[in-house]
Amino acid sequence: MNLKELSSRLGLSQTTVSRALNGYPEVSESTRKRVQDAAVSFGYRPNTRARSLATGRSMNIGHVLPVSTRQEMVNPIFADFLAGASEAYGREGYNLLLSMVPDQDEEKTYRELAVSGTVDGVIVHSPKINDSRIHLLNSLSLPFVVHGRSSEVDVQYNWLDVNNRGAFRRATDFLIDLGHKRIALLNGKEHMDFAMRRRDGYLNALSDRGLKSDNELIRHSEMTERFGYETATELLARSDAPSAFLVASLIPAFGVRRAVEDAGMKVGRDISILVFDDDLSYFRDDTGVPEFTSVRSSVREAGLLAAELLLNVIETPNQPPQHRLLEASLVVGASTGPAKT
Amino acid sequence: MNLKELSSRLGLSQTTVSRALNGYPEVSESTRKRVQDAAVSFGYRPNTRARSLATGRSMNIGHVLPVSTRQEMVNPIFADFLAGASEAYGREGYNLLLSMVPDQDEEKTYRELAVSGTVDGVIVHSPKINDSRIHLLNSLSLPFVVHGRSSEVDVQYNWLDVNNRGAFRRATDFLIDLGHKRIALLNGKEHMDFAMRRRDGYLNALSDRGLKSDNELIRHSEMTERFGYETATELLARSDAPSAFLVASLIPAFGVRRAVEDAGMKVGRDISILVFDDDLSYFRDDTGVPEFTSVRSSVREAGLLAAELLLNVIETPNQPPQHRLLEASLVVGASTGPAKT
DNA sequence: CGAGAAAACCAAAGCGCTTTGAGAAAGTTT
DNA sequence: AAACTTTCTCAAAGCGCTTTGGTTTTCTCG
Repeated sequence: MNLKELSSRLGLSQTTVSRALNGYPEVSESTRKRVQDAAVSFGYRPNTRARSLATGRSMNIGHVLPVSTRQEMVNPIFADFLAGASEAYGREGYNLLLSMVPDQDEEKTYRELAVSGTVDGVIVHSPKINDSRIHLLNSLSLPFVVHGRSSEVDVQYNWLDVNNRGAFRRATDFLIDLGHKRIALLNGKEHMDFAMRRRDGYLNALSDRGLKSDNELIRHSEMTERFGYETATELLARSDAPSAFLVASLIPAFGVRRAVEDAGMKVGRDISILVFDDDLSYFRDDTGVPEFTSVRSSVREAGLLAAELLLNVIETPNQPPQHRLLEASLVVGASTGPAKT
Repeated sequence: MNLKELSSRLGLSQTTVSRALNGYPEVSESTRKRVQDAAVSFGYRPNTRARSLATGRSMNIGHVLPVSTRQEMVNPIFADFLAGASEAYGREGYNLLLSMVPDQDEEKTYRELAVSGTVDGVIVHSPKINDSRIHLLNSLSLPFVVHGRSSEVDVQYNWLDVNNRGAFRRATDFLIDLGHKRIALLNGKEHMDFAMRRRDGYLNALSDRGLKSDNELIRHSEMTERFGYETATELLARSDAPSAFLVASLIPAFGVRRAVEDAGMKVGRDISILVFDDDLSYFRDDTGVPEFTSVRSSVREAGLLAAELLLNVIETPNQPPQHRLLEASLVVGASTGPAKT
């Protein structure tokens, strides 16, 4: 059933039927009703391809996720982020177009999506310091919102981020208040912008409180369970082992916990762990005292808000760049305690 | 830059340029070369919307993921599955269209995707026993491949599945061989087809070896960390506590481990844990002895194969239904040991 | 060299919508 | 009742491709 057929059955022109269904005012309420009822009863849905050719809008939003080539790794936080974004798109009639590509193909993918008109906008994930994608997308004039920020970029752009620096400063302060002096930081990959901000927050807190930082205690990696386990195992074996771990994600924190227990110690008593918690649904524990003390910010919520921001940018162009900074909350759980003296 | 402009610059008709770029034989190799070079230098890419209107194919594949409404939960295994599928689509020029919708909206979503021609096919995720989507998609005549199977459905359909029954039978056998007699099963939700098959494998192994099953030891839930923790905590407190846990996913296994350790016991010595491991990239540990003994099958690989199967179904219609059964491998790790007598 | 076959190219239709620019019908004012 | 608005409806153009059904050019061979 297409427009032509539907309108001939109704004895109306395609124009009128189209307008009736799309809510234009030039059609009487009585015929609108008639048209709508007929559309429902015949199960008519406008053909997406024809519609978007006519309107010039694809009604697709692109998400290009980097997949580490060697390891074929894909960060599970994306699942929750996409769930949030998808909710926003669904409400507004947009679809989510997902491309998971090896890092080195990213630029090509963005270029193709833009030039072929496959998407009306994109969300930029995992920005690096001075990320080249921002200039690229500007030059392609494809609307975009960055999830995170990119330092050292000399142009304005739309972004939504968590206050990573603030969160890690608070987290570090909290551990220092408990008497910890040697605090390990298990951070994301070094060239990631968020990792840099987190490290800054951590370093600032240390220096403000008169503590020396130790580069040996700062580690950067993909946020895997194994990274947490191996790093903590190594650090705990040292004579100058840290008494607390500040971990950038729940997943490596599981590894740290495993290492602590393997070493015959108890989390929260012998060793403190404080994590940045993206509030992933499958790891959530909202009953009683949480296992881990954390600075927490829902990545699903971030996805929802970033998507809404992008749709807003698309639908009302020529606005000044939009920003949104989310604050993380510090939630005390069972994994932290006073440093042993 | 569109076709019209490109062809006028070349002094050729749109027909010839289109054919040159799409590899049709009716054009001389010399002009083909000339056209291709011009396309590259002008950065020409055919407009996706116009192309798919003309061809009648959207070149999109839909993935409709259910999101539990109340908890807004999204299973992280989807991230790896989608990474695999996306790889296949990228190779063949398809795009992945992702919809994450509350369970009750699923049917509506499929119907819309089909009728509006937004996708050329779909992958059906998380099939239930006697899943209504199979009949629905057949009646919409939208090509699809089910990841998993749906028992009690009386028609043929394309599917790709892991041998869940076999895997859980082997896993249970393995634990019985170690002397375990009370084995808890932490399984997926009861109406899920895969959960039923896994339970069957487990029950068959028990009865074949002359062991009684105990319904108290069989639990069904969403595969969260918390489910593992709470269930194991409760079961371990009993006088007739199990000595082994068979857990349907790595994530609740983390919870079980936590419960075991909270109870002052040691995994692999006091309590055995055997998991079904989807080989998620962020939890992978391929160095040395794995933490958990597991039956393992890569969900990323499943995504890749399911996508390839679907593209094959789309491109050569009227084939008999295609099936593919993957075997899981039993990998011995550190979490299992002989039952204490 | 000329006729027929093969190779290379083209004009125009069509995919199914939205939207422009107009016309007919109904309602309102003088 | 005529003139003017307002409301409702429509025919046709256009979105940018692919593809059908030619036509023109080049090649082959008696």
